[in-house]
Amino acid sequence: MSDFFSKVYEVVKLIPTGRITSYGAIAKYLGTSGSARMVGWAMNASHSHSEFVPAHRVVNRNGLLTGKHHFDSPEAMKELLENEGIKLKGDQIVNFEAKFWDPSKELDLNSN
DNA sequence: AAGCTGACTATGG
DNA sequence: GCCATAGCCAGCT
Repeated sequence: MSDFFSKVYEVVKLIPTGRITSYGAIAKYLGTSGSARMVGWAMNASHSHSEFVPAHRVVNRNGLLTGKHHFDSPEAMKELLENEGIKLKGDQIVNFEAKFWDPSKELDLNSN
């Protein structure tokens, strides 16, 4: 198991309920900024992870649910987010910046 | 082995 | 503001 994938899963699972983050933020936190694609790829491979990964809390920098298509159904991601208090405008998160959760700010690699 | 693809992002026209 | 291009890197054909 690549450490990168495991770290991505750990970070994603640490995302608080009702908050969301972007692929780029996770990539940056892991020190692979610019490789946001790898974060998305990790989500795609999340099925390989033992535990559930709340990939629905991870959207692109625009707050768009670009990955919804990879869920059980496109509406599943929206419902999951709305269930957590996330308001959606179509496929875009409302007040995205306010609900944005930046791991590089909220978390500390030296702590815990 | 080489080329394509992808749940991204930044930059430029 | 939308379309095109480039960088990114692992997996698939």
